[in-house]
Amino acid sequence: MYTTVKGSVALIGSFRQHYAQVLAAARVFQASGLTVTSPPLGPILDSDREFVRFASDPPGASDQDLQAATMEKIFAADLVFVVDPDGYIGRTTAYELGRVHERGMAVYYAEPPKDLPISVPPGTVLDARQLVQILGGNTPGPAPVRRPRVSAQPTADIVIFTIRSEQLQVLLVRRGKDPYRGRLALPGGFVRPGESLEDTAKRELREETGLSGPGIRLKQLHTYSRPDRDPRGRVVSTAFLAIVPDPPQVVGASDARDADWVEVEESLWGPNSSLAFDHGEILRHGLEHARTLLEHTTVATAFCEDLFTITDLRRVYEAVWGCELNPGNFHRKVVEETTGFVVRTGKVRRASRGKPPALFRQGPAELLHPPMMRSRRNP
Amino acid sequence: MYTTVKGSVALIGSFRQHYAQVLAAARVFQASGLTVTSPPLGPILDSDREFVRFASDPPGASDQDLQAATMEKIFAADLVFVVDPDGYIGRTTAYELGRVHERGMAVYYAEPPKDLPISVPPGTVLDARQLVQILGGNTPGPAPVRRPRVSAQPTADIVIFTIRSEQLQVLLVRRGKDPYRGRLALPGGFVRPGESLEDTAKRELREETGLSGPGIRLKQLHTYSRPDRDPRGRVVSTAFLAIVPDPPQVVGASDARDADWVEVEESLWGPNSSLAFDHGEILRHGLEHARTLLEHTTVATAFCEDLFTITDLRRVYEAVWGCELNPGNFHRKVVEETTGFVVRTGKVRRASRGKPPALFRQGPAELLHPPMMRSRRNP
DNA sequence: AGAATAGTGTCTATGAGACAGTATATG
DNA sequence: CATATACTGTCTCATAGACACTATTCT
Repeated sequence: MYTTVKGSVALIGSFRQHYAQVLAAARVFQASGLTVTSPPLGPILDSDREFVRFASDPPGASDQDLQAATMEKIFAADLVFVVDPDGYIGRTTAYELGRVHERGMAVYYAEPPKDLPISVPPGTVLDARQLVQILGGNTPGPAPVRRPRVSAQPTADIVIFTIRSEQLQVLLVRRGKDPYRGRLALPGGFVRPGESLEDTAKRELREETGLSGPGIRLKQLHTYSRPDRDPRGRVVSTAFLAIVPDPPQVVGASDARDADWVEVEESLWGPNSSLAFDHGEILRHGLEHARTLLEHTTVATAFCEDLFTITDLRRVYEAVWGCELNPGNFHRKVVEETTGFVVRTGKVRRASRGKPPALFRQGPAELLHPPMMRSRRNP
Repeated sequence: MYTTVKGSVALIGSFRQHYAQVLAAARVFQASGLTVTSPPLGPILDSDREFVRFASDPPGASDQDLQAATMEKIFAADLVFVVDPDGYIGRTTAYELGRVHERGMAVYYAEPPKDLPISVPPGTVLDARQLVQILGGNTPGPAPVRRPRVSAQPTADIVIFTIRSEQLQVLLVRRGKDPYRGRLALPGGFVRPGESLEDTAKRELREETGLSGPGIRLKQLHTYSRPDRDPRGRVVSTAFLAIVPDPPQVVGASDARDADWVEVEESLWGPNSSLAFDHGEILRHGLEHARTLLEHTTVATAFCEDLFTITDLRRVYEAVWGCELNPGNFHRKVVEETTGFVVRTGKVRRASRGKPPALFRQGPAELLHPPMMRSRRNP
């Protein structure tokens, strides 16, 4: 009986010479419950060509296109198994191995590779059945078990909220590439060498909105890691929340893609509302988080310009919480000296009719004690 | 006259067959002011071996060690020039190309590569002199193709709190391996194929404490991604918080390593308190998070057995918050019917002296409205 | 009986919310 | 002037906290 194992595996090797061994190993993996992301395991055409084609490959595609597609399928797997009878590794396989190593994926070999000076860690040369045993976690015997690890591409996605025309809006980009081409998504991107997730989020925010500097507060929310959340492979996304004042220029076009502010409720529940990947879920979490942040911290001032009136601030709360607040009570609570929420500047704004409102600036406090309570009667 | 250019370049190709061409190209680069990071350009020994050695290579090193050192030198360059007369690319060069591509470095080719199905962007096939021209800015050249990404090993680390002898304690393990061998660390481990971070955290919790099932609430806290936080490489850790009832057996020995409950304040501030990696920081965040969780949610019941008294529950709050609470007021607030925090079972506990306390069970509520306020006077 | 713990009653200070009233601008 | 907006005063109700008091057990 086979062990049942979760996960996915890609097989690489010279399909032209060793396809029988590839198929045999693939069958062992599939019988154990593993998904084989590459090769397709169908019949081979033109087995006399250097670079083999499968019946399932699109007929017009170039070798380069097919190889790029194969690379994506390899990267989508949790680990790579190299089928190299007698240690033979061809040129294309060597190239694939280079990319896979550089990505830090787990690699196992059927035989010790010959004529390629790479380091093969102990315990990574084994046959398909032994690999399944290790993956299942029940290897009897003394063999030093190296637990398979997953490597992933970390990304930072940002929920950027602003308030425009008294509505809470979120910045979304329209994807120019597959997967999810044409769908709306949160701005974000891959972590680059030397960056922390926070650095990446800051960079993306600057690229998308032009905003940067110490005034911008970025808050880490949650990390999304479902193995199948991105069809390109293991992509682990950490979501950040940014809250920015009214009309930062939309710089979207810089990245050759559309970016635009969208009303939040509409983007979540309206028609055409389904976002790419799990970004709908991330946005919902971000909204809920922003609401509680406004209760417990002074971030609401980050939605406002440098100088703002108490009514400006109240409109922020009303937009985010989606309810009306009593102007008088709000005023009294916020202006309270002891909290450090806002500080009076002495200036007034002379614009509209009515008594000219006093202008305030952000106070020193970060946390609100006691919090602004959102009554459970106006959800 | 040569153009003068700043920067560095690595040359790759079959040194055994085409070393003359490599040297010629290198001389062009050096004459233009470029640094050549690889190869060393000295005399070759053993030119009959498949994998060539330079006179400057340490004599005892293995092929694998030399190749790893070469990789580092290639990565240190600003761009890579492939010396491939007649388009010939050997196995080792194909491997290097894979790693270099995956890193997103700029690559140029002396000839269009043959027998390797990779895409060669237009304008990247040129000789050394033309490349120098492009780098000097005299001729517009193609931009570097891809942005380098990072790949990382995701891990889940768990802050497991319990209350023993009226103290808040945390489960720590003593590391058996370098780095930080012998230091205390949070339990945790690498994500395995098919797992989400939550799956990994659940598995680690089960392995360390034997606890599992729907009663255990695991809460994701924060993701730590500083590039240098783990000397082994890019390890991105997501921290989880678990809160468990009194004396779960410590199963630490199962994993051939020590595991033990440690009083929290001592582990943070006492002697021998410095934890491995950034786990001290993670533990501090976890403690702060647990404190606010107790304010806003009903998790405190998770510290207790199935049936508990109001005094048991109060001791949980006192241990986590590190302060004393008024027994009478606490009782009244918690037992309030409307909150759904606890439900009366009708039973009483007959154990100690004094009036036998009523036994309660966890109520249906997850969130507390209004929250249990921790006064800012007893921090 | 006395000690110890559980649970309740009651008073006070504080703050949220409702709403009326005052201040000061524009048209 | 009317009107709109900003701000303040005041009343009510809910609740946190302090603390005394009652209830029920064990020794």
